[in-house]
Amino acid sequence: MTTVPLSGRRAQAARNDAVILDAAREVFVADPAAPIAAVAHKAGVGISALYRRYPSKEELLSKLCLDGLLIYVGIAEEANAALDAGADPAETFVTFMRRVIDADTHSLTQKLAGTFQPTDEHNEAAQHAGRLNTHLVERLHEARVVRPDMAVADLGLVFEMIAVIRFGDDERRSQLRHRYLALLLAGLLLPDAAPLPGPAPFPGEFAGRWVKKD
Amino acid sequence: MTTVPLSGRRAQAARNDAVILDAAREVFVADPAAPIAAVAHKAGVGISALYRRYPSKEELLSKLCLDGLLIYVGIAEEANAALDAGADPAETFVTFMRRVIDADTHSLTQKLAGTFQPTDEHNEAAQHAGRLNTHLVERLHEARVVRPDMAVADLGLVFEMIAVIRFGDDERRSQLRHRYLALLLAGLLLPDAAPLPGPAPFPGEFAGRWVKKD
DNA sequence: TACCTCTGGAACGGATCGTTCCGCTCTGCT
DNA sequence: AGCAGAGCGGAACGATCCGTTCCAGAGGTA
Repeated sequence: MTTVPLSGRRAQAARNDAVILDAAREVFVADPAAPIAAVAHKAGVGISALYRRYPSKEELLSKLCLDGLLIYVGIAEEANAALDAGADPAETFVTFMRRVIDADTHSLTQKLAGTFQPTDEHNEAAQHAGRLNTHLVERLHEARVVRPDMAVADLGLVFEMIAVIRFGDDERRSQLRHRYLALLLAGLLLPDAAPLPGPAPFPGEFAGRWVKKD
Repeated sequence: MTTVPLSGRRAQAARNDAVILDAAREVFVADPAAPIAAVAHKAGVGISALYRRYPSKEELLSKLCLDGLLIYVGIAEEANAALDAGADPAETFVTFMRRVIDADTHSLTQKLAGTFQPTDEHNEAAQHAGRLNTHLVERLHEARVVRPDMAVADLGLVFEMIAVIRFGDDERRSQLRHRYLALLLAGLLLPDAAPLPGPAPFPGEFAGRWVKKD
């Protein structure tokens, strides 16, 4: 357990840890069914370098998904903290949404869900995220900045709708996602709007996604 | 070439034509990469019944996609015709969007794009659809019912975002899709809205989707 | 009856992909 | 210097999946 900068072989190995995770994130976000060899190729390493770190593809996917979940939780916690500290609700909400879009956490969670057996860690993180979402939306309703019929589960659907935009290079994709986020927010930030049609999605309605399919 | 009702074997075969197409649509909309055996199973027929009608999987996908394109063209033509006949622009637009969502044509076109080699028929239909979209959006701008920066290509993105909703049974899915269509329309039908961020998508920006990947 | 269309589904062959394994390199220690 | 072993690249393996072909039989039709 040394904290001094490693050199030589060890340093390379330590760097590979990050390189591999980044490559895996990029590859699996683009195509959740991608072969593991594609990750190795993108990372510029051999397959052994992957299997040295993760005992199986499923473990790698599991870690990636958990990371995404935790990133989301972090962003949601900050938003809730800001609201509790008296920040402007509408502005905080918009910032929250933008940060989630930028972090692209939904490509790491909902798109990867079903490709691995969820662990307790996943379930706990997901439940925590749910509580944070509920708290956030309650605050927004109290502050009357969003349409009265906005439901907690609308958040997830909005993120998912935006995550479907997957064109061009990173910058263009980001531009387009923020464009449609703005469009959706224009529809959401209407405290006096007439109700949307149909029952809102209820929490857990989409939980089926987490069950591994095979 | 008889037009009288067929009976016996022939009738069964004729019925199978429709059964197979319906099953194929359902299966491939749910999963564009589904095996052809799944279509046969869903249709309640053997694999031979499929190959008797379509020389390959690709031909079947091609036909399905063309069907979707033509359905879309039909709906768009009706909307344009209604506008030309003096119908209320906003109402016509909303009806148009609802009908496209209900027909689920985007699951048949954008989701199937890339799984087959497009033919001239596809290209012509797609170009025709593009012209209809352009005409429609121009009318909406003339009538000042939509936000000034709404672009033609926004239509496709909206349909795609909504098509990502794929939960529960048919009825629930339809409810949710109309819910989010209403949300997006609330953001779209704002003639005086401030511009959305980022350059709007331009026509053809997503054309890469049609090239077959292998 | 003889033929022929249509069918179900087994079998085939190719492709894909997760995982294992082997031999090599290079480091850090003695 | 020399060695032990961590780390690695990538070929090879085995399993699975899937599009397509093929054949035997069922049932109309003439």
